[in-house]
Order: sequence, then structure tokens, then C-alpha cells
Amino acid sequence: MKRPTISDIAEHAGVSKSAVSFALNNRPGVSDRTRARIFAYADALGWYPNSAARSLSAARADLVGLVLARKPSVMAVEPFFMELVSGIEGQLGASEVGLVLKVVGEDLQREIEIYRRWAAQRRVDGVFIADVRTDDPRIAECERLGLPAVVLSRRVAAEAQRRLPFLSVDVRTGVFALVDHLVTLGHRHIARVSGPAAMVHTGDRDRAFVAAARRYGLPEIARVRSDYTGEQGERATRALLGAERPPTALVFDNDLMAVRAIVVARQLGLRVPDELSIISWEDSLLCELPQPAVTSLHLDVVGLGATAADMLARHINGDEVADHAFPTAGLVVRGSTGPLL
Amino acid sequence: MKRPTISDIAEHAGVSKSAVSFALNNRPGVSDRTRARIFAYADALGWYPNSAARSLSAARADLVGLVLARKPSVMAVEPFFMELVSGIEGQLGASEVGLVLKVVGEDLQREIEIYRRWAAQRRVDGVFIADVRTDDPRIAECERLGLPAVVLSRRVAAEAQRRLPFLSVDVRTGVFALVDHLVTLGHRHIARVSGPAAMVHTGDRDRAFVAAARRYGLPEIARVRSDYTGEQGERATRALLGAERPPTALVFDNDLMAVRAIVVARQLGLRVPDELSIISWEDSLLCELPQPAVTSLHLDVVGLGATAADMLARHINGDEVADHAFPTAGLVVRGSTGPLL
DNA sequence: CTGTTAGCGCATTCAT
DNA sequence: ATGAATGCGCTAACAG
Repeated sequence: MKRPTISDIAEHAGVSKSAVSFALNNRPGVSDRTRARIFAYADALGWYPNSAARSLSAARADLVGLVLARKPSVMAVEPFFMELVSGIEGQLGASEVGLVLKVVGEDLQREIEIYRRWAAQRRVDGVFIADVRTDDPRIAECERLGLPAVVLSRRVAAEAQRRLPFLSVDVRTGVFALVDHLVTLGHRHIARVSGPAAMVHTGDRDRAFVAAARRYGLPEIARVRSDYTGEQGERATRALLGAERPPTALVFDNDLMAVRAIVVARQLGLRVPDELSIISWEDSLLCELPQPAVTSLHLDVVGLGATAADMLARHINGDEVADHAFPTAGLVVRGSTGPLL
Repeated sequence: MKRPTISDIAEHAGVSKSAVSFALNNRPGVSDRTRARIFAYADALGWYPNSAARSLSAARADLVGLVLARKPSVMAVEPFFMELVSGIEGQLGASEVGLVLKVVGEDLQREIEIYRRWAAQRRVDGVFIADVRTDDPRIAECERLGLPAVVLSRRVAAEAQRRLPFLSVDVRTGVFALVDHLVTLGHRHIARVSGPAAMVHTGDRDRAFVAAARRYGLPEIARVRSDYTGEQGERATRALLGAERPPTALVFDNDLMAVRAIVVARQLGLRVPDELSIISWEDSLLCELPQPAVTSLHLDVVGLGATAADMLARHINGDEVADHAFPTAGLVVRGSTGPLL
């Protein structure tokens, strides 16, 4: 019951090892009859290439890495990561490439240590860089290490010369659709609970909202920073709703905070959506949880992950990979937004 | 800037490759002075063992695998998996072992295919088997393949002879604490929305509730099966609350369904907890989301994952690993349970 | 078209 | 205490 090797197949088929290797790798130099016989024996013996041997020889690990840098309990209720992982996995599925996951605290330095080790060990062929900050040290480090990476972010000016491909999300279209929806419903005082200022995409969203407000002739959109957690989301919501002239619509940068806000509004005696409209960003199943369900900009995170995996595969393969902007798929209107009464 | 190998270190230090290997692996046969010099050079060059080469030589992949068999969108909002992954990762962290993740639909056969391939390729040293069914084919298959595995379930009689270690969760203590809490509050008509009947732990919980009901002299605990999703949880909740003589307390097998039930109760005009108490099982951060927050049996899933990883590591190492029962950590009382008014 | 041979980087046995 | 030689299983250059 031991694992068969190429030598075993060669012996059974009465040919050389290299003939077997060539046949199995579908390259010329083997007659069709021999090739068929070899495949038959490989099948019969249940042969698969030993991944370590193949990796050593080919100088490929057939593994890509993803480091998740958030607190476990927080990550567990943040749908983004699992959807991303699913998307990556789905795209990888066809190929023989696997996904290695690493969970660390929110410490970029520790994350960089992992990249160094992975690169030195040749443990992975490439990585995904998520939660990108402005001036993020991980990008330069991966390039320095020669570790292929896809950066899940817009390419900012400072990174213009990097050879790594960037995968961004087009926020502008989504934000305009969102603001249009609210304006159509009669809202003019919109406020927003955003993610951390350090994130590149937070800045992108900031700018998009400023542009949209100007375009629709709205007053400035008040904004409180948060860290995507339910607690901070609640704190921020209370701060905004406790203002002198509270907004009539609240926009959240992720579902978790928006769902929590539904509860906070009720605690404050505000009827949603009659007195307060709430809009979220990702549109995971979390949005369907509360009553009313949360209107949300739909972001196809699974698709985003798939795209990222495809880009990384091509980048690893040595292809020239262009930056890509992933679209926001539009607004899913549910019960949390409505006309002002 | 190429990756240094043992040969490079040997050259720099002016010794043989095997001397370097011996020194780096902390085994006798090298003088302390030479050893120190070798370490210095290895450090200076930023050397790490090439993982493919090491794997090939040692016949270890230094990788363990976890197959997640649920729909991506559902998995994304189910905190259990991320917590489990975090726990496994945390335990692995110290060692050089990585975690490979695979996402497939809810198809055990496809999952088994993956185990076959992993085993044949020697891609992983072992796997975790989660969501265990009664008479689960994956267990026998892993044993047949000689693929070390930890089974995240109680060892049922039919599996008595398996050599794989089982890691179960002690449900009895938790269920008794839960029922005690409800009885103390004056509840006598309890109902439960459970997970799928096919899962081993669902049956375990069933029996524990029957025992607890008997112990406390309660009428039979009505029960509706579900699949852990919000929709099915809602359906089940409505079915139970629409009964002739509806229960005054509802128990859910996971947080997602319990959180959804808070909403459903409100839609039905039932005040929680004055008219209906709600209790959940896992106690992830989801429980803090609704208002009132959900009382829940706390299950330390991160700790469960860590224990599983430790057991798997020892099992892979060839140690005799005893089955282990992980405790339920007790009841976290929040606003969703209270005395009947 | 087929077979021989030499690495890939490390661990390890055996000789020195 | 140290060095030379071999094997892990596969790929690929090379020769036949």
C-alpha cells in the first residue's frame, strides 16, 4: 500500500522514468501508444506527483499565502475575509495550487517577518496583500524579497514604480449610486462611519463622497472614523446622531457596523427608515439579519478574491499583469432606507 | 540577492555541508565554536531551509489541511470556521507547520477526493475532519489512506476501532446549565432549533436536552431541525412560535439563528425577554449585535482549534493520542433571557 | 522517438 | 570532530 512513484510506473510500463515524466506532463517525445499505456498504469496505481519532489525540482511551491492581520474574534464576525478566501480558493481550485493561511495580530511587522520567512523558505510562490495602508511597508518588502504579490488596493502615486500588480475596487460609481438613492429619497444630511483613516480605500471613499456631495449640491458629509468593529461602529453612530443637527441618513463602511447601527437607532428611539436611513457597504448575508434589512452597496468579494487569485497566478507565471479595478456591483435596496417622513 | 543554501554557508564558514546541517539541526558532532560560526553565517545570510527540499528529504510536508464544506456566502457569516482556523493557526504558529485551506461545496465526496489527492501527493501531513456526520465516510477513508486526521466529534460506537483521535465537545454540562438557567427564570416550555440531524453533535445535544428535561421534570422539549442558516433558523422559529401552545424559551444551536430569531420575535410582536427568552450556543461576537444581546453557552472555538492542532501534531508525530472532550465554558447571560412576565 | 544522467537542497550514513 | 557520498521523487538537458 505504499505510494507509487514514477519509477514504479516506468517499471510496470517497461519504459524509462523520463519517458513517464514526459508522458505525464503532456509534452512531445512520447508515442501516443506509450503515452496511453503510461497513463493507464499511473491511473491503476493511483499515482500523483509527490508535491515536495515536484516543488524542489520545479522551484515552485504550488502554494500561495494569505496573512490575516486582525484579532480572531473580530475576524470571525467580519464576513469579508471568508468571502475573500472562498473566492481565492474557487479560482485556485482548478489548478494544483493551494492556499496557506496565516493568522497574526494586527502587527504589520510580524506580517513582514512571515513574508521574509516564506520567501527564504520558498514556501509559497506568492501572496495577497490585504488591508493596505497608505505607504504600506509590506509592498516594498515583497518587492525587495522578490516575492510575487497582488496588492488589494489602488496604486497610489508613491507606488507608481512597483512591479507588483494592484487590484482596486471602483468606489466612485458605487458612492454616486448610493448618494443618488438617498437624495432621491429626500435626504440631504448624510453622515458616514468609515474605516480607519490609514487604509488607502478609506481615503478613496472619502474623496468619492466629497465629490458626490458636491455633484448633488449637498452640505458636507460628516464623518467619524472607526475600526470596523461593532463597538466602534456603535460609538461612532451615537456620536453622529447626538450632534446638534443629526443626519437623516447614515452610511457605513462595512456591514457589521451597519447592522449594529440598526439596533442603536432603535435604542435611541429612532424609527428606521422613517426617521433615519442606514446604508452599508459590502452586502454580505449580515445585511439580511436585522429588521429592517440593510440597504447596501453590493461588493462581490468572492469575485474579488477570484480575480486576485487569477492575477497572482499570472504574475507568478511571469506574465505582465496590468492593474485592475473591480467594479462595485450596485445598490441593493432593502428596508433600512426610505423617504423621510 | 539569491536565496542562500547550506552549501553557501558551508563555503563561507569553510566547512562541509553536512557539518552545517548538523550544526543547524542542533545535533552532536560539531564543536561549539564551529557551530557558533555556522549560526553566525546562517544568520548573516538570512538562511532558512528550503521547505521543498526539507519536505522531500524528511517525507513531511509541514502542512496540515482543513477542508471547509459549506457555501461561501453562508460560511462567511458563520463565525465558527474563522474561529476554528484562528485557533489552529495560533497553535501551529510556534512550529513551522502551515495550514492549507480548501473550500468546497457541501459535497463529502468531493472532500474525499481532496483527501485522496493530498495523501497521494503527500501535500499535507494530516487533516482536520469537521462537521462530522454519523457514519461519516471521511473517517474510514482517511484511515484507509493512512492520512493522519483529528476528528472533531465524539467517537461513536461504530468508530470504536479507529486509530484516529477524536476531539469532542462536552455538551452535557452546558445543556444542564442552560436548562437550569431557564428553569430558574420560571420557564417550563422550552423549544429548540437544532442543526442537521445527520451531525453527530446534533444527536449529542438532543440526548442532553432529553436528559436535562427529565432531570428538571420538564415537558418534552419541542425541536425543529435546521441547517444553521439565518433563513432556516427563521423558518424554524416561526414554526415553533406558531404552535398551539408556543414555548416561552427558544434554544438555538448556533448564534446566527439566534440573532435572527431576535428579529423574528419582534416581527411577531413578542417582547424579548419578557414574553420569550432566547439562548444561543457558540457565543461569538454575533451575540452582542442585536438588542437585546443574546444569552449564550460559551464555546471556546479558538481553544478547540488549538487543541485539535495540538492533537494532530502529536498524532502525526506518531504519539498515541487519547480522545479528548473539550468543555463548554458555561453560560454567558445577556438580555435575551429573563423571567416570564 | 526513447533512455541515460545530472541536478534541485537537505538529511544522513559511513568513512576519515 | 569533520567530510564525502547517497537518496528523497521529479524534471530536463543530453545523448542514443
